[in-house]
Amino acid sequence: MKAYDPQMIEPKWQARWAEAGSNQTAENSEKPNYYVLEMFPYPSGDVHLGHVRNYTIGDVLSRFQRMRGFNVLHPIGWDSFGLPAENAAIRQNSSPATWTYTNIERQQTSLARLGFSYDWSRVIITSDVDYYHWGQWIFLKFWEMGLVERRTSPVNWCPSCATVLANEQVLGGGFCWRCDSPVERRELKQWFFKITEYAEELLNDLDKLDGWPERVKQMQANWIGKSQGAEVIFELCDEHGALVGEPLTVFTTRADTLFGASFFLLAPEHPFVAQLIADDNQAADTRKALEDLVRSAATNSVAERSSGEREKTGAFTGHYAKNPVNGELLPIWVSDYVLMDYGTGAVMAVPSGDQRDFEFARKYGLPIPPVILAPDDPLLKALAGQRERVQNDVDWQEAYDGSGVMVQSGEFTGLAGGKDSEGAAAVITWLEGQGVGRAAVNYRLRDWLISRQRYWGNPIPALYCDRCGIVPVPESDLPVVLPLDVDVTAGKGLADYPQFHEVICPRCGGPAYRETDTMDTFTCSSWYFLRYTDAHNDTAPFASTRADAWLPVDQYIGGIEHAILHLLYSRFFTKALRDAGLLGQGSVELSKNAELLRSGEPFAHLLTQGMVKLNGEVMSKSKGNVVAPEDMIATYGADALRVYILFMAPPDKDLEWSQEGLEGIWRFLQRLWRQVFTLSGQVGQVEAERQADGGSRDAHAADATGARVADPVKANPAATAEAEELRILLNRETHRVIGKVSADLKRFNFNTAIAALMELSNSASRYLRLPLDLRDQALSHRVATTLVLLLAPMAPHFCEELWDNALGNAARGSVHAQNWPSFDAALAQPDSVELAVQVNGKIKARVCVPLHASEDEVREEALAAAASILAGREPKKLIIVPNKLVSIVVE
RNA sequence: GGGAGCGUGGCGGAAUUGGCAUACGCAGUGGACUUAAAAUCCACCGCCUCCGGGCUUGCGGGUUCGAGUCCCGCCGCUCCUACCA
Repeated sequence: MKAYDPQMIEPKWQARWAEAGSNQTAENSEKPNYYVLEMFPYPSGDVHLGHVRNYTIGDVLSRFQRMRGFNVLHPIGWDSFGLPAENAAIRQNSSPATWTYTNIERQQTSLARLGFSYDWSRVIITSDVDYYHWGQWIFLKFWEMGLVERRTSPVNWCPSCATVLANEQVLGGGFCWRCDSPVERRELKQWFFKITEYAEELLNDLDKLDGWPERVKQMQANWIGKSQGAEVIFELCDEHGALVGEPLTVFTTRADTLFGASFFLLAPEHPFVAQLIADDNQAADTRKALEDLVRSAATNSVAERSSGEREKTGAFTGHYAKNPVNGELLPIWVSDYVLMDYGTGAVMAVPSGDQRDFEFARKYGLPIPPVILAPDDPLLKALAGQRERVQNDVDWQEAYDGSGVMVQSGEFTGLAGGKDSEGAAAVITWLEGQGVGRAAVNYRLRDWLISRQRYWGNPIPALYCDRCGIVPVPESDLPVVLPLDVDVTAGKGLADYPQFHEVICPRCGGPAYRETDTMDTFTCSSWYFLRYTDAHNDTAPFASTRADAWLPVDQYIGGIEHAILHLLYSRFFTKALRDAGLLGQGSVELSKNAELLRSGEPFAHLLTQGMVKLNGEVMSKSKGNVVAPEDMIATYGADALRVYILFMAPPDKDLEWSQEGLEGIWRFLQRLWRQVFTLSGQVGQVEAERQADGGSRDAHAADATGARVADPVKANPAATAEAEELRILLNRETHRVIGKVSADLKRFNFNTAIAALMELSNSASRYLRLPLDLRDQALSHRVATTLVLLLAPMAPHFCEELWDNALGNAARGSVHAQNWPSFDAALAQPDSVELAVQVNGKIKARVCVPLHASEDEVREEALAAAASILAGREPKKLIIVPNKLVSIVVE
């Protein structure tokens, strides 16, 4: 037996696995398919512990499912377009491509060194033309389907990244997801994917995702932000009530408060505001006030503008909106607390029912008529049943937005008011009858802005022709190849390369300008899981039959930071590709989750793994608190690192890094190593031979476990009986642990699975204290085999070496190709169990009874055991929980 | 403001449906082995105790024969989201 040396065995097995191609996935296996996927990495430097955790979880699952008889697809790739490559290239005076591909090579080496069982023949690199070609193809397909639009709209602009961003990429109330800079609003013409057309389906289908964490589904639902309410039309009037232009529409969730509107608000970006400023007859002071508001809204960062603490400012336009329910003329103001991209950019202000309107009204001296009163509001006594408005103000400290009774609300007075109330429904019905409004649904979700003013991305396959307008690049002209000689260090982009953008219009043959914007990197990651099923297809993004055979992904694993971004976009892509007829059409009945596939859902189960932290803080280069996986592997080996990271916390929780903990696992593996050799008979054999030689001076030396070998006394009957007892216990424990580890791995309870293996190892240690001639060699070997098989998914090299070397199974092939041990509950059951005996809820005694003892038997035993406590009192009640406890109630 | 989650020893964490709280590991203490150290092995390791026992899962109530687990109300922490009309 050699000492456990991971530096020797890990590279050895990695080389053999690679040589044998043992992780390549068969395409037409008789085994059922199982697709395990971890979110692919961005090649932004070295592999860190977060990656190790993510990919270890996926690898354990892959190996476990292979042993359980599945044909597993477990691929890897790189999400390699994006801004960090450009920034790094500028810093290092290199090119984005060089930086990217150098990092990919480094990361690939690191991942291989961790022993991950990827099908390396299916690697996808999104910046490879073989891949992004089909991203362009999908773009054209979406265009054909009417899902692509180029339009002018207020958008998020990151001044530091010098590009626009999608709404989902603006975090924390107005900061860039990449560089954390405050984001600005700009009015620009940009490319969009019309994800809002799928808003309702994206929301409803969340209910089908039973395998997703509730938290993630909730976050997506909140992001989609469905609101039921009404659209209400207000006539635009001058101060005398004469109509002066197009009517204005508002969206409200509180139609029941319509009688409480006392003014009307427009967002600074509302088209009517621009019209007012442009009006030649506009009073100079009004124009200036409006211009100031528009300018400040445009220049303030999104974060500044959306701060709730900021004092609300506004300007009166000189115009009025006529309230359709009572004909009242409401002064129209402009204020930047109204957002152009939610609802219609116009709002009816009900200061008694909305805190923002309340504050605005107080500041500008506008009336605050109460219309919804809480049942305990003192005003209710005075106003109950009051239909006409008599009270035009309140002495409240804040608005009341709860439910209550409608007052001063004409014919609706007395109805219940509130969100989704009877009163709101009645008002909506009335508005519909009058043709001045209708029930409406509004979503918070915006269309996905996908164009980026950056070089290192997938070129948008479109061009501009003076004669033909915007023209899609014909499919036959794909791919639009990204030139690699663009010098980003000189601050250049595609617009500086005429050979890229000066093209001939495919429609008219005239000169045209090719689009120089590239696509958001999230478009690349929104379908890569489909490409893995058919990674080398050069006539289509993927063959439908292949995708249908594998999708949806059975288990997806990644960080919670993608709860909205990547996971929402991927769901949208998958649904759109289904509608394009590319997915879930033909052989769906063959796939495992046919219903999900038909719904266009890409991921059946989702595990969001927690972060790896040090002293409660996220590890980062800037904080200088990074623990490098390479260093840990160099000292303890990949297997110890893998087992440690699985052991220290459940996978979805944050993990606090502990060097001592890792050393504990290192010790466990070394102990287990020696133990397996001893159990397998190899070490014991040596020891026995030595003793047979007449007993050397080493007869008392420690055997491989370090335990002293007992004197080779003649077995006496008592010792034999004890050994038999231990044999039965160890056999039972072995079967119990098979059941426990199997169940735990299915539920991703890796930490308790490892704990159970430690328990079995501890039991085996105790057994090994028996003299060699009293041990059952067959049982010992079986225990060793069980330990090695059960640990194999988590410590693959360690177990492969033991399987091959200690257990002598080289002829049976790799440990990873073996069948998972089957669990027989009967073999794990003890003969007798100890029951706790409770008297009035407190444990007072314990009794030992045979397993499955009859109720009468148990009752009798329990009463006897508790006799001194009961002291003659008659049990009022007696509850037996089989094989657990007996609860006796007296008095 | 809205939403979600969490709170168990010195620490990381266990405890399928309510059923013997603290598994497993780390740290610690004592012992064996050693000239010594390391490594290894063995044992102990929630709190209080008048040594009978009593108490203990953030705090206070409730349901139940029985609550870490379910319900109500607090306190504390974390994450997400946010002038969303």
